[in-house]
Amino acid sequence: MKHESNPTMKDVARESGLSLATVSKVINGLPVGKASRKKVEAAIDKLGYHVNAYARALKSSKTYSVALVMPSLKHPFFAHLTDELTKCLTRYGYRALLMITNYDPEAERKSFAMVRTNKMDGVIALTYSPDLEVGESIPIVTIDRHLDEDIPCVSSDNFRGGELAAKKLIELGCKKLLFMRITSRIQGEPNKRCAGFENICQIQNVDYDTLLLCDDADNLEESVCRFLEEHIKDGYLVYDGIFCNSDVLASRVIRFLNDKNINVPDQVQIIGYDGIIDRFTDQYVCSTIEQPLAMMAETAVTVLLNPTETTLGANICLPVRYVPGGTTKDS
Amino acid sequence: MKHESNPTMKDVARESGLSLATVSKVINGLPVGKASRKKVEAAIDKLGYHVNAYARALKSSKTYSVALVMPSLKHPFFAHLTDELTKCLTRYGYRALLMITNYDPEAERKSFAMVRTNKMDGVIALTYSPDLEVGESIPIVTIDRHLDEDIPCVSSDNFRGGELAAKKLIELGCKKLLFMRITSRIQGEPNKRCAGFENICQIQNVDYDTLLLCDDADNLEESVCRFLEEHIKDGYLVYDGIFCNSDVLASRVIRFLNDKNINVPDQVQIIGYDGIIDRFTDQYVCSTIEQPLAMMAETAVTVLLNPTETTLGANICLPVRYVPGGTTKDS
DNA sequence: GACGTAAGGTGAAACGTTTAAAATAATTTT
DNA sequence: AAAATTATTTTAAACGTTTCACCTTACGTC
Repeated sequence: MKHESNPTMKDVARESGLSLATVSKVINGLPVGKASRKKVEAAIDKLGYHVNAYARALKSSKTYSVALVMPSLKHPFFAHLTDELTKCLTRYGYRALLMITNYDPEAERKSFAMVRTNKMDGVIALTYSPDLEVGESIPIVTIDRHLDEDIPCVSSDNFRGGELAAKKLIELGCKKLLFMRITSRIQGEPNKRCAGFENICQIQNVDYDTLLLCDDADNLEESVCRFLEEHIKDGYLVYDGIFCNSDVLASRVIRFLNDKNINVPDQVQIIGYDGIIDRFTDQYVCSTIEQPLAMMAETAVTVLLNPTETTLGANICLPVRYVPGGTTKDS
Repeated sequence: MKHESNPTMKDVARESGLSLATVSKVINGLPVGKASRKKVEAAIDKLGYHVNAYARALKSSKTYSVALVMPSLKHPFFAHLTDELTKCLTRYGYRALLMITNYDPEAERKSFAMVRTNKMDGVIALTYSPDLEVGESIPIVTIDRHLDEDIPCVSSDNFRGGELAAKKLIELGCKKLLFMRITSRIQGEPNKRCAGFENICQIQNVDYDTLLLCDDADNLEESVCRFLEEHIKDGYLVYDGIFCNSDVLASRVIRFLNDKNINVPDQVQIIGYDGIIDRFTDQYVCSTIEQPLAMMAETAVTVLLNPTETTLGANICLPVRYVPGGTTKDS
């Protein structure tokens, strides 16, 4: 009677006096005689048997695991998204393998390689490399970035988000708008926010500028400040409404304006993007365009697990909404 | 020439004209004749072969994967910790399987079951259930909670953290201190913060109270406010120094005091615990006792992967430090 | 030149499942 | 009661590795 190593199906078969195949059927819920089922179940209980996922995966080439490729969990948007994705996968009986790339193309490449090695059932990726080679037959869903013609991409409705922000700022009385974003090497979905914003400004004939910041993290702070500094005339910022590409960026801008004693929202109104709730205060960090995080996770997972003609290569835009958060006059 | 399915070692063997065993040796870096090695490598390249992790795991019962059992990623402490743990595991050649439990004992139990099913090489867990049954032979490391005599636990030096906070508040002139924490059903390491705090107060003979809040999330906000409300006399809080069990709690307290026009830090000084940097402002959220997150992750991983006599059941406390963050008079 | 000895290679049996096809048992039908 | 049908169970061959025990070589030795 071996006791140290885990019991296998063979042990269960011996214990219950039935064959391996019958045991397998019981475990997989396939039709089996009532008496046999009872016996097998009793044996499983007695032995404390647990199916070996690796053996099963090897035989059936179904691993029930999905890779989550994320740049970082230090940014709340990624953390919240990963939280939702993981819970969603668990709900569907899948395991989540987490890979943190730190925005590093080499790490992203390695992650994709590992996905192949592990014969995973799929990948949900938020990547930054401009030239990612995707493995052959493994289903992929990307977030916020349309990688390839055959790969579905889930994102919030960035264009509409840009429109909403511009509309709201104009509605609240702004006369000269600014759109600030961080340039990125890749052509991702979030870039459409700018187009939406510009679209409304042009239609409504409102004066606006757009600022593209270099995405070198070290200089970001400095770039933001220098630009704003240069656009202060007589203690007033020349813009009275700013739409920032993310809540993080908005926060930096707000901090800068506070330091300069420029009042938000009285002198300048600010709208961010993401809709992250700050865990420290349980409030929105600023007025913002909120992305439907849970819905995006649910969609990414279901599209990954049930690919159809329709979803193949589709660009799935989920609805956004504007929420006031103290940095606009409507809050 | 099959093309659709992935090539196997057998294909490589055929291509290189060598045996399966030799191919295996090349792949695993075992001694093999120079010429053969070259041939095999060429074949691998040509075929684009990748080892099948599941077959390997089945045979060698080494899975190179570790489960990360976390309550949530919406709290920055957990998110940052998970970020560090995942990167650390990757560095050591391990994969991280993420499980989010939502503080639910049933989910925690299921996670542990899955760990057994997947024959994983180990678990790093931050759990809340009072009575977790741990699987037999699988290595576990817990964080912030000593589960069992045989299981090492990694935490920050909570006792010392409590002492540091009390010392600092007293040094900064506080006369009547308060320690606020959320009760938890389990006896975790963080509970020692209170003991450390009380220890210093008693030694230095300073007046203090401790408040235990019910950990029912819905009422938390209310409980905090009610308690503070009751302790305001003539527009002044009866305490002039508060040590909060976490930065999150500290933030709520600060918000409440702001609303009541009680100045922080002039009238009340506040110290939190964790040392999370807010991504929105890139600053500490309050004066706080900082936990060495990266070090905790590194330690948890190395202890998990290289268990020794010494680490078995050890309680590993890593050093904390006090950092000013605007809510004490030294900032 | 026969021999011992490494060093390099190979064959084949696992690892713990799934699953088709075959065998057996139980039930109906005539 | 035998034949036909159906329900249930079993046999055995995979899945893609690793690894142990064994077989070849080739080479230096006496």
